[in-house]
Amino acid sequence: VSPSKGKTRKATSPESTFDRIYAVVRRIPRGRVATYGQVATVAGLPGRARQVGYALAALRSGSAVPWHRVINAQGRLSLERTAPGGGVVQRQRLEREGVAFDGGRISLERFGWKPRAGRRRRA
DNA sequence: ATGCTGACTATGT
DNA sequence: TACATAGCCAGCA
Repeated sequence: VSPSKGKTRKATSPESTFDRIYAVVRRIPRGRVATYGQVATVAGLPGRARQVGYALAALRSGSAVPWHRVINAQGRLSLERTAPGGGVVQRQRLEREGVAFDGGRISLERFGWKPRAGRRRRA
């Protein structure tokens, strides 16, 4: 929604890497969580989990991206490591959606997001 | 253009 | 379990 913003991106990609990541994170359903690596893979950026973290770090409050649904591969909140207290907010948001913390950890088996690649309609 | 830094992950010690 | 290492990309001075 910023029509007058110069686009110095690659002509090959209509959107920046970060935008692709945000698009995927936005698809994570409520009450579910995804790991950085998973988001990267779904976004078509396999092996770039780190970039996902950087993309989320670049987010600003008010964004429509459910960043709190992205956790690390250990089922923990990476945000807590960098932003003291920030992890508390993330945890509360998740618990409010029904995501349970077991020993400070989230069970990816139970709450992990299982995206469907081609999602066929009714078999 | 170069160098630093930063919400990751898998692997090895 | 904890620490170190390598791979990855974007934004800023």
